[in-house]
Amino acid sequence: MTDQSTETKSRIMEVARVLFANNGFDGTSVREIARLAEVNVASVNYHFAGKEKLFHEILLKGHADCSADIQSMALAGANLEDVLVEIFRYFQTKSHDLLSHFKMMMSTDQKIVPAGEDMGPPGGKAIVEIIIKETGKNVTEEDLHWALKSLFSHTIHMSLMYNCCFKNNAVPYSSREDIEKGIRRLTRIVLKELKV
Amino acid sequence: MTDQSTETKSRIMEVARVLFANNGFDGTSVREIARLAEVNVASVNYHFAGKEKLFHEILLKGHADCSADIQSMALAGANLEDVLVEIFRYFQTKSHDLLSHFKMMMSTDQKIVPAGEDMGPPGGKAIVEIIIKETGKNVTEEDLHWALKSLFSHTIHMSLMYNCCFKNNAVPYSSREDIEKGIRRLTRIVLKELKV
DNA sequence: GTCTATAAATAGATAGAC
DNA sequence: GTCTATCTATTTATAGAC
Repeated sequence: MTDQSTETKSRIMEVARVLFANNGFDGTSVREIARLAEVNVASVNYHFAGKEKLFHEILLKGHADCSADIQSMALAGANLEDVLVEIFRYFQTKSHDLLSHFKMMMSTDQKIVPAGEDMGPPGGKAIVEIIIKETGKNVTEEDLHWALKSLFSHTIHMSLMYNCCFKNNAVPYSSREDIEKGIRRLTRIVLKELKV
Repeated sequence: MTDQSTETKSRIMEVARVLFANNGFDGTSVREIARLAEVNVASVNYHFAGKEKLFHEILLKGHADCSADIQSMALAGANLEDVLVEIFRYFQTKSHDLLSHFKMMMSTDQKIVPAGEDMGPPGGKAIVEIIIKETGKNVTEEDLHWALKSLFSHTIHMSLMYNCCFKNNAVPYSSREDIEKGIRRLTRIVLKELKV
């Protein structure tokens, strides 16, 4: 593969990622991707085997990138509270990716999101490690799964809501500061529950 | 408006709701709606002012219906644990509506989801009433918002995940029973936190 | 109000020259 | 690998008869 080919391929992926995020799969045309990426229409079908394969490849890459980011946040963070707040802030800076990823996951179209592929909580293992570090080794696997799901679902859901319907609305106790306070408070009581 | 007209209009809405839920806005054609609703293609544009207005009307109706359903569950339920589990089960039976509604909310296309419209947690007020009933009158407004958001976000997020990517995958501790146990456990510690 | 017919635009994909 | 040109199919929307 030549340098020009690699460059063309990655430029298509970058542009398509943004367009899919904003307009969905059906709302994005290959022609628009080609126009904004400044490549020829035919090259999209040349480098990827059609529009769906392109979409799928972007989805997998997005999940892998997010997992890596969260893993390094988890390794560098001081404690679980801080890490979860940092993840919440991270999703603010990646709101388009986050929203597009969930829209893709929520697509019931199995041809686009193949069953069986790893689409679980990104960086989940690294977060579980922190929980173990903060609660001791005596927690059961069931406890760990419950804590991970409880904390991650809240963090993710608040990230999603904060970036769509609640973003421009004046909802009480839904400012960025209030959400972060809420994440911290929830983290504390979940960890406390695991210690008893 | 004649009886035939009312019938045609509601049949269009019912069919379109299912199609939008399954295939999204762009993935649904007016022709398909008309075909399945057994009405003429032109009548969709006659009864609604175009495809977008139809979509919008369905979105508002879905939120109102869901609010009413949750409100009656909240009024009839014995306690908060039971009500939240019941809401989780309710969303299993309405998975298409749930997914479509969130995909709509997560759409950044302002022409479809107008800013400023009430798209907050459906039945939120009724759930807050239960929390007050179970914790006493001394909880602050901030406490109530935190508890509502913590519990609702988990319930909703688990409902969403259980109906898409995790549905057919064998994820440990993610069966319907495990999720319900998790919701109950989280509810108990949140209520306990509000009582101290 | 409902129908047929059609306008006008756009889509994904590919063949074949270079 | 990239280009132009084009095929085939589908879309939303509307005009006009009934």
